[in-house]
This record gives sequence, structure tokens and C-alpha cells, in this order.
Amino acid sequence: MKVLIVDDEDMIRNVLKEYVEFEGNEAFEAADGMQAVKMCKSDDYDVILMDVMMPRLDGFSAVKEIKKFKDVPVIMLSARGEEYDKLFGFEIGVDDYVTKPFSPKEVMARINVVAKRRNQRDEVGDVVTFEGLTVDFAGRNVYVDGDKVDLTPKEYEILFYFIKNKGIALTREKLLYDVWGFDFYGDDRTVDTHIKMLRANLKQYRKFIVTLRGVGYKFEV
Amino acid sequence: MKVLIVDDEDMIRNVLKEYVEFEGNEAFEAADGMQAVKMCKSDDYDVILMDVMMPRLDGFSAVKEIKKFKDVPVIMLSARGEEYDKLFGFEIGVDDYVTKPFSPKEVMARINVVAKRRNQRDEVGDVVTFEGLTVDFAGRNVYVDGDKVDLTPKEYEILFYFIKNKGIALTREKLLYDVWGFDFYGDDRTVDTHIKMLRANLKQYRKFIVTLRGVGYKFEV
DNA sequence: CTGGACTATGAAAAATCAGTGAAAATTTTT
DNA sequence: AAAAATTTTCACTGATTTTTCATAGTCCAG
Repeated sequence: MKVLIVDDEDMIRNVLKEYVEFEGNEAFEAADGMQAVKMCKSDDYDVILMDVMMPRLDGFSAVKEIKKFKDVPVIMLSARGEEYDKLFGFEIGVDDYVTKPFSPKEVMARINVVAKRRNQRDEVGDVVTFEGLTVDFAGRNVYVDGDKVDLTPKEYEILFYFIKNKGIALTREKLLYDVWGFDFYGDDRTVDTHIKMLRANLKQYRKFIVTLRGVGYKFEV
Repeated sequence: MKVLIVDDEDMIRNVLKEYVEFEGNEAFEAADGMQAVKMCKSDDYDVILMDVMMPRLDGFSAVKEIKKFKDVPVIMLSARGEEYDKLFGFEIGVDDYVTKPFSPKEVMARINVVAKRRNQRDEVGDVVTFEGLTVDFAGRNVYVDGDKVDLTPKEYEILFYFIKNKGIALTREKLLYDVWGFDFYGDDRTVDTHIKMLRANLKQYRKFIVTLRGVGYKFEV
């Protein structure tokens, strides 16, 4: 897990970094809000530990900025224990608070809670990419070299099923049973026709759909 | 200020009511979550004090229900002080927590903090704009190229839900469950009709509402 | 290198689904 | 209590999608 530590005091950064790395996570550092925003633009982090009081750009403003373009969990490090700060924090999307002085153990516990929560939220994993083929499961979008392609429901379902079972040989019977449903009593060749259309839509990435003669198909990168 | 007190214990309700009224606010009572949801549907409150453990519909579920159609500050009255509950609470939009046993004075202090914050927020008003479509969540106003359009409550709720979940494929079932409520047992096609009317009202920006054949709809910019 | 088995493809028929309008039911306002 | 507004149901239609099927093409064992 990649953790971004944002604090202007070197000592605090070092202590946190040590603990973060001790638990087997990667630690990255920023000395102020401005730097943190910049780093978030170019890289993805799993959690941000953000101090409130910092020169140049304070923690609250930095979080506000970052949340504009990225949905990343934030734990605030606050010197003040005031109710107002807390409320304002939650409003702008802060996930948790730790009040200074804090025990590093406490901070780590919260990181883990936030991380676990995060994992629950994006169950499936929202976007997958194979070379120039991108599938956004949440939005049901498919892109070929960045261009959106329109798939019919069945085509999308087959692609979805293929990706879920990538690298696995799938018989026509299995495809019909799992994608069409147990109550489909039609022709086997129906699969072929849909594969044909899916391949046409995937353009050059049709190569991922491999024909297994005498068996069926498989999706392989 | 109108305060809704939700607790199944008469004694607790009475104590809280006394304090709320002593400070010059109006107090309203509900004995369980179900009743609270109902009351929120017909009336507006400035703050809700909500117990977690209640018969029929618990506090968390009630808050979830209420937040679907109204953005009202909620303070939870919790017997347990567990971290997990707290995190879950903040996730569904709880503003603050008071752990039992509480001093009424403490509760009143928090009501005032939450209320103050509310007033500040109203000034700003969160507004989102997609090209010429502007939605002012605080004021529940929608503008198309600057002209205000009158949406019916359902239309507004659907738009609100769409924007909260923009880019995400939403099935008719999910829409019915989340916008209409868990207790709606009507026809799927009802969604279509409301989408039709919402689209008509959004004029050219109907394009943001994308039909996903065989699935449902999604809001996409 | 050839025949049979299997797959790819195109076209047409069948089935499905969303958009729509109108009317009924319900809720809210007057 | 009546009127107005909103919500819901529902049937119909046109468009899209799915399925079938015939033909063409491909692969591989013998």
C-alpha cells in the first residue's frame, strides 16, 4: 500500500514513515499541501496522512484540491482537537482524524481501518486494461485505443465473462449456461455469431479472443 | 430551530425535549426509525437526534433512508463507542456522535455546532455545473442555460441520485431501491416514465442521461 | 493433399426492449 | 371538498438486438 505523508516537520514525517514501512507499506513524503497536490496529480496513493497546519497550502485546502480530481482516503493529523475543525474536515471528505500528540500505533490502526473500508467499496475493481483495450465495469464502457465502442448487452456480457475468466478455456455449453442462463435451449452456433460481432467491435484486439477448435473459446492476453 | 428526537425510550426523549425547548427550540418526537422517516418526508427539521438501537427500523437504516431524499444534519446517540460504528456512521452522512450516557448539555452544544455549520453552508450552497446544466443542491434548483426549470420532487431526486453516481451504470432495480425506497413494489416501467419527463425538462442536456439497453440508465458527461 | 469436421460470416426472421402517450391512482394544494 | 399536480400503470410501436440458418472458409488427420 502506498501512503503519502504530508507534514512540514521532518521529525514527524520520519517517525510516521518508519512505522508505515515497518508494516510493509510504501511511504512517500510531502512537506506542504502544495507539494502534496502536485504529487497526487502524478501518482496514485492508497491513503494520505495530512497535517492541518502547514506553510504555503494548509491541510484542509490541500484535501479540497485533491478531492477535486481524485477520490483517495485522507486521515488528518490535527494539533487542535476542536469540534469545528473536525466537522469541517468530514465535510470536505476527510475519512478520519488523529489528534496530536498521537501514538504511531494509533495512526497505523486507522490507516488499516480506512484501507479495509476502501477495499470493500470497490469490490470488483472498476477498470481493467489489456494493451489498448479498456473496460470500465462501473460505467459499462469499453474503449479501443481510447475510442469508445458501443457493445450490445450480450456482447458486453460475454466480454465481461471472458475477462472474469481470462486464460480459461470455455466451452460453448458453459458460455451458454453462464452468460445466457440455465434456461436457454437454443442453438450452439448462437455463440459463434455473438463472438463474431464482439470481435468486430474489438477491432485489432479481437486477437484476445482465441478459438479453441472442438471446444469453444478463451480470452487470453 | 426544529429538532427531531428519535428514541424508543420515553424518558430519554423527555429529557432531551426539555433541554431543546429550554434553549428556545422546537422539539418533535419519534419512537422509532420508521416513524422518523415518515415524519421527515412530510416535514423539515434542522437537526435530528437519532438513537442507534431501536425497534422496527434502527438508527443507521433510518438515516440512510432519510438522506436519500433530504440533506439534514444528524447527531447519533450511541450506546456503543466502537470505532466501526463511527466510521460507518460518517459514511452514511452522520454529522456527529454522542455516546450514552450523555449530559444533555453536551448534546445541546453539539446541536449548536451542527446548526452553525449548516448556516455557513447555506451561504455557499454546493452547486455543480455540466456545460449549461446547473444544479444547486442547497436550493434544490436546476437551471438549463441559466433558465430555472421546475422539476417535480421525483424528477429532482432522480437527477440528484444520477449526479451522485455519475458515470456509473444503474439498473432500474437499483434506481427503484435507492430513489423510491426499499419498500417500493411497483412496475419497472415507472422509471422509464420519470426518465422521459426528466429528459424533457433537461432539454438539450437530456444527452447526459444515457440509456443502457438491457440494464437501465447512467448519467454521463 | 484431400475429405470431413468444425468455425466464420452474412442475411433474414424472431424476440426483446425502451420511448411514448394517455388514463388511472394517488398525493398535495387550494 | 374540489382542483391541481404528481406519480404510476400499461399498452402499443418502432428500433435494436438476438437467434437461426445456409453458405463459405479453414483446419487437420490420414
